[in-house]
Amino acid sequence: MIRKERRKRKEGGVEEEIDFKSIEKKWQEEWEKNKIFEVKGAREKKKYYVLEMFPYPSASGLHMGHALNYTIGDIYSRFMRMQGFNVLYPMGFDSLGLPAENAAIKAGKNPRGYTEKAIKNFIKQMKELGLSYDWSRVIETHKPEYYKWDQWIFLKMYEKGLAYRKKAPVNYCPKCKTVLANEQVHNGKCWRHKDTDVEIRQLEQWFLKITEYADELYKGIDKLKGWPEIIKKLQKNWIGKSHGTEILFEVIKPEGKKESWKIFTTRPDTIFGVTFMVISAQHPKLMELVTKEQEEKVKKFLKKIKSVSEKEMEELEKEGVFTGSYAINPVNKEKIPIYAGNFVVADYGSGMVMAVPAHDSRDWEFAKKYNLKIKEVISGGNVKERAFIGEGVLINSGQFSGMKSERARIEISKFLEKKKLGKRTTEFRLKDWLISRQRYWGTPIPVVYCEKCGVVPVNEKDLPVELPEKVKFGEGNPLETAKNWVWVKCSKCGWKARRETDTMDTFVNSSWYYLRYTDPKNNKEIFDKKKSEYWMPVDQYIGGAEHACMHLIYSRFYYKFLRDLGMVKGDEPFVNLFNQGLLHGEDGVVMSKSRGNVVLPEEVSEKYGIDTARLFLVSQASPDKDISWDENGIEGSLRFIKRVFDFVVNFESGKTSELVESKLNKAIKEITEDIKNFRYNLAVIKLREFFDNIPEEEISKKDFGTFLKLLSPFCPHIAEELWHKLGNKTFISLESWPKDGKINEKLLKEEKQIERIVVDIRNILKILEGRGEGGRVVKIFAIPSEISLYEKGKEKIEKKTGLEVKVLSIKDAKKFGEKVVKAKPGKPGILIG
RNA sequence: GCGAGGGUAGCGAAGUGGUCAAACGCGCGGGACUCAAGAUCCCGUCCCUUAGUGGGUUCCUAGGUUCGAAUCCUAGCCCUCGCACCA
Repeated sequence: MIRKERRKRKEGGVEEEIDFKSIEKKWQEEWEKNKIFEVKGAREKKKYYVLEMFPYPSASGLHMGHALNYTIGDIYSRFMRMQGFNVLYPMGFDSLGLPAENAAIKAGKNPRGYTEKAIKNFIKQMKELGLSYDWSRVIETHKPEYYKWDQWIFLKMYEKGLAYRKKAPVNYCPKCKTVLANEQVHNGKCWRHKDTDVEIRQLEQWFLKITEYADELYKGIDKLKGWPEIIKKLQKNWIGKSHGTEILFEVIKPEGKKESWKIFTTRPDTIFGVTFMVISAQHPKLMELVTKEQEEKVKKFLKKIKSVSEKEMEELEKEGVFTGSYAINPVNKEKIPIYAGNFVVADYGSGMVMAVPAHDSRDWEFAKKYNLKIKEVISGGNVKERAFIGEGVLINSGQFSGMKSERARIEISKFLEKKKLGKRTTEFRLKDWLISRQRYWGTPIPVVYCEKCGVVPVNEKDLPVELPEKVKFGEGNPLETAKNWVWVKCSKCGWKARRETDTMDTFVNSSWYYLRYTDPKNNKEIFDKKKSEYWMPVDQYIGGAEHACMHLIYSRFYYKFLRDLGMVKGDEPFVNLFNQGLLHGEDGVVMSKSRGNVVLPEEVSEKYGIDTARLFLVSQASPDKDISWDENGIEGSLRFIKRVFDFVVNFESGKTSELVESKLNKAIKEITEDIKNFRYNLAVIKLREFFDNIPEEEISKKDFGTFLKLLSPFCPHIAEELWHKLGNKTFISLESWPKDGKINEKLLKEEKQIERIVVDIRNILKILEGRGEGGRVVKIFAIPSEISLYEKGKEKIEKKTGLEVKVLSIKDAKKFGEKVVKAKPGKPGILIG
């Protein structure tokens, strides 16, 4: 019945074009008008919190790459919503930061106006993508109502001694004119200016003591069951925990003064093999160790290593120079020379290492170069050829000689502990978080410097410390140019005080924003505890892998801090993490404005409809893989959508057969699992597979509606439109997700068998055609038990092959005397004539 | 160097012990429709052979385990990403 209808239309030859634009607009307006995506903390419903990493709102707007990111989360949210969860799916903007400031300076404008315009544009574009955000919960980090709470957290950290100031060698980017965090330095270059070397400067800076949580952050990684293994590995590497022993070495300084240095080593078993010490060339106390005789040489050396460019740094040879000072090995009282070296990291351990050239390849290299003693203390290698870093038996090690190295590590540590010459410790690669930025467009650090009282934190009731509007951009820190803002009265003594003019790193803003979504408009407190307890933790976090180390560690740190403050429950903010792949342009390179290969959603939407684009983006590959934009590919998605649309336009409700019902139930079952596990690509295939079967069968309105529900997370506008075309009055977006029912496997198997015979018949026909022969009738000789099966499928076979079908028993085949008619179970004999 | 991931038909991409010559999409070829093109629909798409069959060679390379491997193990090659002298 349906087939006939379709054929008739084809004869008419008029294809109705789908007006994507007005369909999209219509439903976006309906959704908004009816506030269907706004959520309340309904306790009777189970909550589910889906979150995408919020974007920095750039003026250039969204491109297809962003569309992919958000579509992945939107599909998930829509799916979970239909599954009956109370879904929190918010969006906001990480709107403070260098790019806005730089762009605004370029345009000669204040970053605020610039940023707010960009946000407006972002929201418009996001709405056009059909994303089902709760727009009543938008947060913008540049608003004082938001960053007030950044400042509040800072004050709490200050109270607890977790925010502190210290002079430290810092990374300074001459282009950004600001200090960078370690994480923002990539291979010695600025993360934003890949061609700019980062300089080292000594400044007073604010730090957050993330290292206080280093061990917990490290240990907690294993409990993150819903996180990708790769991210967990990256974090572990980043935090870099290593066990070892801190050994006290006596250092004899030039004037003969003695000083105790804690030297960290993971190999205390090699202590008897120490033949020299190396202090980092960047160490602030280096010059204290340099004797007059060596001063010139050391200075020359420092100058030299400063001038090497980053490229050379990579294959840099170990270099150093003698400082003139000595240290005393605590176990055998040997006097050992201290060198300054370029391969020692200043802020790891104490910035000085004990060198055991026989058993460490770096030390070995250095010793060879400067002709230093190599003393073998663990047997098993050939230390004249290379360092032996493996395990073995100790030699030349006093009372420890003859002991196995693994055991010696413990015994020597114990020995040192007993003599109070050392202790076993754990070192972390993770360093405290430097948050000071000499920039305007960030959260002001809420402290003042009083001439009498020194550092005075701003009172909580005086928050927020708002960014002044009137500043001059140019060299250095713009906030210093706002004189009226800078000079205030000290809240303690009333004397003249100067505000801190540094602002906070933007990663501060993104370290807790997920909590603010739970209560975005609260102006009394950072968030209502009850509300955050209902929604937290984030059940599904979605974002790029590039944030593995910075944002995702900082957020975990903040969450733990707030927990210790009694603000939140639980130890981790994000239960499940999904890393989506990147979209590449047609040139195969990651889509980006600077590359110039962007595809704009507006343009795609105009041409194909946004649902088509959404469908295409997730059907290319598993969403965690990178994919490429492909005009041909999206045509394929368009074809599918057109077919579905077409089908509904000409829809005539029929009776769903048991076979179709089985297929539908199977589709429901599989698609549900696929979406749940982010296998969107496979879900789409199953949608297509099911739909491709319908035109040959009848289906009821209700059951076709079920198909539309399955389609709706991917193509929400089209699904909504067709749902209504079928006569439904509700929003499909709020319908409940279909439950799978009975699947008659036998029927499905039988159908496969029919399909197989159709292929067989076609093959024969083709061969016959090649010979110039043909036939109108096909005789199927089945084994007795299968006769009824083919009898049932007769009509279908006739339709598909265009031949008249006669089903006979194989026992009758002999009458035809043909050797071609052999029959096996599942493979009846065939005779075409 | 270390760590992680990966190499599947012309391309993209599923599949991770038998049901695999291997889903699906794109591309390509053929057919229907059309005056024609496009769109649409149907069929095909590793090679040879054939009345639906049978055979051969495949899932980076080379070995191995197994009754049986794209799937497991070993070695090697290549690609991508992360860390990069952390003592």
